Amino acid sequence: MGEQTHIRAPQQTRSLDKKAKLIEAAYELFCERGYYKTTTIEVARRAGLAVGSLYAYFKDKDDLFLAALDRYDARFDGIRADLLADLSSQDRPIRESLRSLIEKLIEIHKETKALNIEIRMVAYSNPAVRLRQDAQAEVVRSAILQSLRANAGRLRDLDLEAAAEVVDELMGGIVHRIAFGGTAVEGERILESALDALCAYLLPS
Amino acid sequence: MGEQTHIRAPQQTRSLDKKAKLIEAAYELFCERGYYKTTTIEVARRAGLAVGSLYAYFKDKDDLFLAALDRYDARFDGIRADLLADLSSQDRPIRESLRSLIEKLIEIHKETKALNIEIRMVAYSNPAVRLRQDAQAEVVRSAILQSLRANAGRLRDLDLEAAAEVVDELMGGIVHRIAFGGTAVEGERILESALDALCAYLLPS
Amino acid sequence: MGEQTHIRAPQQTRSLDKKAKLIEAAYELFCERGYYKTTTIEVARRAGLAVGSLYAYFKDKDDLFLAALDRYDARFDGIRADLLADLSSQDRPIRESLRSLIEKLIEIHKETKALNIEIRMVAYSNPAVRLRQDAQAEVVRSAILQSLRANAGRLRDLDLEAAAEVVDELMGGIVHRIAFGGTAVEGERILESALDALCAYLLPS
Amino acid sequence: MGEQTHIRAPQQTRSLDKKAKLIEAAYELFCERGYYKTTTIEVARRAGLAVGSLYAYFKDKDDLFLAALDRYDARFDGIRADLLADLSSQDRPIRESLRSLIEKLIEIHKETKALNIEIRMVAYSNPAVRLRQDAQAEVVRSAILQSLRANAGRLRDLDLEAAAEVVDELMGGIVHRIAFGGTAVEGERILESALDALCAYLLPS
DNA sequence: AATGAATGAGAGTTCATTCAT
DNA sequence: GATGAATGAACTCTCATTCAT
Repeated sequence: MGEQTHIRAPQQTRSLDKKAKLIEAAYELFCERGYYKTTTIEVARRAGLAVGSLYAYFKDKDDLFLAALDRYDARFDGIRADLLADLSSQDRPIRESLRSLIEKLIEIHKETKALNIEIRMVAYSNPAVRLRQDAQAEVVRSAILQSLRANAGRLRDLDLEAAAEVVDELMGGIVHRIAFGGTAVEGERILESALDALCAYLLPS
Repeated sequence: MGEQTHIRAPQQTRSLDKKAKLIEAAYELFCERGYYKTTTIEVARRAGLAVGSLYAYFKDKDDLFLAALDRYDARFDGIRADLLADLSSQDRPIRESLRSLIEKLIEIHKETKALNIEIRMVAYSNPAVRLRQDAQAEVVRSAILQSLRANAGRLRDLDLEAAAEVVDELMGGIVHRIAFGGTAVEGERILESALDALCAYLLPS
Repeated sequence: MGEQTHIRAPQQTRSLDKKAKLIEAAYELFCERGYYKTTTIEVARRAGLAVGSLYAYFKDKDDLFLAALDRYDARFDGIRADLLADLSSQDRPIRESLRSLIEKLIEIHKETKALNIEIRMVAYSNPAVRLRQDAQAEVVRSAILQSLRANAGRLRDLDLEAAAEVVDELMGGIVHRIAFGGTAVEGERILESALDALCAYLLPS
Repeated sequence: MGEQTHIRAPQQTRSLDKKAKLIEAAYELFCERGYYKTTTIEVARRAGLAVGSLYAYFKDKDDLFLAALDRYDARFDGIRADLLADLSSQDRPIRESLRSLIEKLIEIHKETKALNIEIRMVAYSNPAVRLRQDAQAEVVRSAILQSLRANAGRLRDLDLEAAAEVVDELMGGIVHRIAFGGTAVEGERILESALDALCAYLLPS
């Protein structure tokens, strides 16, 4: 009955600030400790607010998590645009374009630590998160596919749709691996090898 | 660590049975629901024991999780041996060896569902789990490296250590992707493309 | 009690309006949902004011509840006057007077739903509410007693004070029962029987 | 999912004791303070247990409340049987039977204090409680109706079903009034008058 | 050795009340 | 005067872990 506990719709600068601060705090904590080890009180405290306020902006903890995910994804939007522009401009070798793309992704990834894991984790038991995540993955996939199509002339003859999956996986995985850095081999060598693999696969021999 | 809590080192058949049952139950539940959504009581119940007994065999929930991980990894040991044998025997094309390896991995992966996610998740906040996980990853990596070295003659000239990382990542990622199946493209096409990529990368053109 | 919190004593028309609006809103919500399921924010919102303003007019939620009770009781004042006038005018049979009284009470009762229950509920844990409620009950009782005395000539020889209690209870109970309507028997039949009982009791055989 | 949090089904004496203690504690506290002012922790503490144990026996607070209601109603079952036996035995004047019935009811009522109010209160917002309460009311109503029918020969010519409602209401109300005792007039006088009213209504003049 | 009832810290969430603007 | 964002104590409920039997 009393469900319509008003979720503050921030229209004033002040509120926006607070909501942003909460998202930022949540984002950080989810990254540092993961979903289950982050408490709503901690998030509020880090944002400089009381728990009650958190619930003025977010329906519940999941809602807050979703907001943190949005913030996370937003970071990639610009990058994707760059990717397309970069690859499409024929005047730069594909390998160079890929290299700078991956380097940017690694940079972001390093900041997001646990969140990358948490996303998959929480997605597992929360349908809303899962939906959102699938949608986001689709966005990435199709951006890659679009790039491949735009460059079809310069590439081998490939099953482009399947290739987009392979490229996505290889790039994403390598980024994760280098950013998290648990490897015996230095990142630079891995990056170089990954680029070799991508080029060997994509470009005509 | 050296506390007085008696963790039973099962030497009799009976005890061994029970411990194994607990691990099996834990493994199943962690796979089905994930770490945080599995309760110790459920594990004990599924194993046909009382909670108290669980704590006779495992120090705490994390310890049980570690055991479930071991059981998980054990499944791969045989596979790795096969891989080596298979790749080393020069009479079969590398592409075919890789294909059947990946297919086996997908099969296992499908059964373990949540566990794959949980592992990374829990590893994040539990140092023991993380250590174990790193060690396990190292085992896989070096098995792959060993395979590459064994086949060096048939391969391009590569930075083998870095290549092992790339191959590990690409194979692991593709397995996950196909097993979890959230993709628009059918698994078979992805698998084919991944093999293309691997061969283009590894084999001389 | 004698604290420094300013409770506005509304002397200007504006303030009176607002206070009245708040009482009205509170009254409605308490009737709809009950005391504990009504929040002060909802009351303020329905009154078209901010929560803060509510606390300018009422010390706390209980104080607001008390005001809603007053408003509730006020509805009966006119009725009581009518009752007296009606019963005192010897030219109408007592049974008819009682019937129309009860019918009016039922009408009011139907509108107040939850409040009737809440009153007793809150009275239980709040001394101020309890006091007020006792006082109000006393008013009703003495109005009935007055009526009985005014009609003593037409009635049996009774312990009038005790009879007032019995009449009060029977009337109040029947009103509640018919208004809330959870009975198997239609209201009209119950009303008729209740009048039978009242007349058999009060009037000389 | 993890919903089947086992509600202990007490089959052993021990468990029965604990569950009974919890119900007793809940019953007392709900009577003393009402539903909303009673916390689950208090109930557990009074029963000599920890909160967690309460939730081993009861699904939630409402479930506990329902159990307290059952315990409350159980007290009346014996009484109803007596009533019927007593009224049916033609060798005792109806007035005397009614008097002793009401006296017994008052006795019980005095012990249950707030619960009587809470029942209606909680019933208001909880469908399960409401259903239960309606059913219970129906039991009482039909017991009274049965008594009336059994005594039809000794009574006036009445609409028996409606009369059952009136008798139920008058008796119940008077019991409440005398038990709670907020009246100016002594209980004995009210009881006497109520009996007068009942007899005048039911018995042939 | 095994049991499972009992524990209680700790999590998410609500809402009466305050107070800076 | 009025506002409504902010507060935080308090509540319900969960679950890893213990320990008497």
